[in-house]
Amino acid sequence: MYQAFMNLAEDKRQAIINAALKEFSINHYATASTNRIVSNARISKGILYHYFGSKKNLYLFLYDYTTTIFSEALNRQIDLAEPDIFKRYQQIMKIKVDLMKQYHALFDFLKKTFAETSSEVRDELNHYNATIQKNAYAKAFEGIDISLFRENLDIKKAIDTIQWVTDGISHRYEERLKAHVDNQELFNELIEQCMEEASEYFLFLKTLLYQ
Amino acid sequence: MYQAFMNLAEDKRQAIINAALKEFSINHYATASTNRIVSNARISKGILYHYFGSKKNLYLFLYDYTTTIFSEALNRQIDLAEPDIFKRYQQIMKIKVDLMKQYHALFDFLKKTFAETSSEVRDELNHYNATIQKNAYAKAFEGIDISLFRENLDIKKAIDTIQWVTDGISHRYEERLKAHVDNQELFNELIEQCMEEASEYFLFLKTLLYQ
DNA sequence: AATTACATTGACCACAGTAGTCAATTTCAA
DNA sequence: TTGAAATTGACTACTGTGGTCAATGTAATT
Repeated sequence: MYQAFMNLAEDKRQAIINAALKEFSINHYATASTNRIVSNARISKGILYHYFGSKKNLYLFLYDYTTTIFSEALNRQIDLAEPDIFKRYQQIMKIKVDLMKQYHALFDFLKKTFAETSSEVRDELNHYNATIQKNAYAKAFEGIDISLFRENLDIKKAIDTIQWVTDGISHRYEERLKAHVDNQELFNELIEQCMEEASEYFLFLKTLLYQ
Repeated sequence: MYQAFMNLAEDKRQAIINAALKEFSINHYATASTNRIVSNARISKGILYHYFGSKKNLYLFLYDYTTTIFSEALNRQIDLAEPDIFKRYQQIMKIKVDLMKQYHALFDFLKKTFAETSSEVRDELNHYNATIQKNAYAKAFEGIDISLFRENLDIKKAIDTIQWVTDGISHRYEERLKAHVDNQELFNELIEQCMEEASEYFLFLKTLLYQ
C-alpha cells in the first residue's frame, strides 16, 4: 500500500509528510485542508489523491507512519541495561529531538491524535493507540532501579515529578523551536540548549531524590 | 459598550459566554463558527450580532471579560501576607477551579489566545497580554519567603519544579473534567480530588525543598 | 386600546473554501 | 518512437461562512 508514494525521492516524500503533519497538528481532522497541504508541499492536488486516495487514508497513513517510527526508535535506541531513570529520560529526549529534526511537527501531530474526536477516524486511531504506542512507551522504562532513590521516598510521586519537569522544559522550548523550524542551524542550537537545560534540572532533582 | 448584552438575565448571558468560550477554545479564531455558537447557546443569529456587531468584537469582548475577571479574582483573593509558596499555589488553584465552575472553558480559551495568530485579532490581543495578565500573575507571587527553602538550594529550579508539578496535576484532571462538564456533581467532586491530590504532592515537595 | 421602542427571530445572501475528479500534459525508460 | 506511468490544475458539486434585514414578539407608556 502507498507503494508509489514510498518509491518517491526521499526529500519529496518528506516534504509531503511534513506539510501534512503540520496541517493536521494545527487543525483537527475535519478542518484540516488538503488544499493547504498540497500548496505547502508544492505538489498538485491530483498527485496527493493518486498516492493516498482520500484525506482519511492520508491521515491514517500518517498515524501509522509516525507511531511506527517512534516506537521503533524507542525499541532500537533505548538501553534497557541503564538503570538510572534520569539517563533513561535523557535517552528518550534524544530520540525525540532527533526525530523532530526530520519531522518538526511529529509530536504535535501525535498529541493532536489523542484529542481527535472526528467520527470518521476516531475508531481506527483507538485501535492503534491501545496497542503500539503505550507498549513502546512503557517498555522504555523497563528495568529502572528504584533502589537508587532515597529511602522512604514516595517513588510514584518522584517519578511523576521527573516526568513533569521534563515536560516543563520541553514546553519552555516548544514555542521558540516552532518559531525557527526554517532555520536549521538555530533549530539545532535550541535543541542543544534544551538538552543542556534538562541535564541541569536532572542534576538538581538527583540531589533531592537519590541517596 | 455591550450594554444590551450585559443587561441580560444572568443565566442567559452565561449560556452565551460559555458557548462562545467553548467554540473559541476548541477552534482558533478563523475556524471558530458563530453558527455553532448561536446553536449551542440556543439563541438566534441576529441577536448575537445585535449584541456584539461582529465575530471580532465578540472575540475581543470575551478576551477582555475573561482576563478581567481572572486578574480581579487574583487581586481580590490572593493573601499577600502568606509567605509559603505552596499555600500561595493552593490559593491560585482555588481561584481557578472556582472560576471554572462557572466558565468551564475559561482557561482553555485563555491558553488558546496565547497561540492565536490570526492577523485580524493578534495585535489587539498583544496589547492586553503585555499589561493586565502578566502583572496580575506576577503579583500573585509577591512576598514569597524564600528563606523557607533549604540552604544552598537552587531557588529558581525549585520554583519551576513546583510550577510544573502543579501543571502536571492539572493536566491529569483536565481530560476527565472536560468529559463531565454537564454533570455538576461529578465535576465538583473531580475538582475536590484534584485539590486533594495537589496537597499530597505539595507535602511531598515540601519535605524535599523546605528546611 | 393605541402607540412606541426595543428584543428577537431565522430565512436569506454573496462568497469562500471544501474533498475529490479527470482530461490533458509531461516524463522517461524501453 | 512508443507506451505507460507520473503529474498537473482547472473544474465540480457542495457545505458552511459571517453578516443582514424584514418581520414578528414583547412590554411598558400614554
